[in-house]
Amino acid sequence: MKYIEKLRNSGLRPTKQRLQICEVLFDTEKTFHFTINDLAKKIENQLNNKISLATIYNTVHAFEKKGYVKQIPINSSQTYFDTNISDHHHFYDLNERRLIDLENSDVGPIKILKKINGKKVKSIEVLVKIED
Amino acid sequence: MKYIEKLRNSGLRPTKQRLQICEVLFDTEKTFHFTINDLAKKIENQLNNKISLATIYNTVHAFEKKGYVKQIPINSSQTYFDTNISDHHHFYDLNERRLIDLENSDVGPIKILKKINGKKVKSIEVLVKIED
DNA sequence: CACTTTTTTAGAACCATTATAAAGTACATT
DNA sequence: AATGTACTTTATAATGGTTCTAAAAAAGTG
Repeated sequence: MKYIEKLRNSGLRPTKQRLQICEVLFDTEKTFHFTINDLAKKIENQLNNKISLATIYNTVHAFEKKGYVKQIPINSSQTYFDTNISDHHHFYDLNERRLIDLENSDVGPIKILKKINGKKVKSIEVLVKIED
Repeated sequence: MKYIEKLRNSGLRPTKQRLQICEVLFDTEKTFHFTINDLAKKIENQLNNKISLATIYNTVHAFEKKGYVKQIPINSSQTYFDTNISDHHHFYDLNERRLIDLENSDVGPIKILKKINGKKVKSIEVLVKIED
């Protein structure tokens, strides 16, 4: 299994549940956006298997801490995650309530001219809201 | 009262509660960021008066719809609003969990090169996460 | 004033997320 | 393989921000 090492290297024991979540998240051609609920459903359908919600929350948060998924900053009742961990941005379609990737190369270079004393920039995220 | 007209013009009856919320939100030198709870506390302290939480929610959402306050897109358990409705951005200090305004002039021009068919851009918001 | 519509309100309901604590699993050591 | 320990999973309860409800109050209209 290709994910066993990945998990071990990050100090996470390769449990059955974590490996299955890896499969669902990373064994895909394309990256995607998801909420915890989306993921839970996907696991049930795709693996014909149920993993406790608490475990899914724990695992996704562990993966986020390790940088395997990213949280998308957006106001919504649910938290959105992204399996695309490259430096990129998002469109948010207000009508269809849908996120669309916006690659870094599709956004001109962003220069932050203001500096905050003693702080360093960790990330720059752009959200472009669109509508009909 | 200077807010009576403002409210009437937007089809909102100028009730005592709405006028008081206007005072707290807009009778200040500087703009500020707030959560509903922040605002509720501020009303109690500043006006020595209690307005029902439901009313505060209703009013802030009504004001948002009218464009008098803006929601700040950020992942947090509470929704953040901004009385600064100018086109601008934010730093988010991860250590102190605090928002700091980032004026448009402090960010280089942003060009979105990708277009989505039949959709127009409503807003472009940048969130710069900073840490120690 | 009489009447209609909007607004406020306290409290209940909702629901995403987090906490709990008991049972299960991984793994190093022997 | 057996043992011990730390980590993980799980069902369920708890939490807490937000929304709903329906009755009372206030605003606007003629």
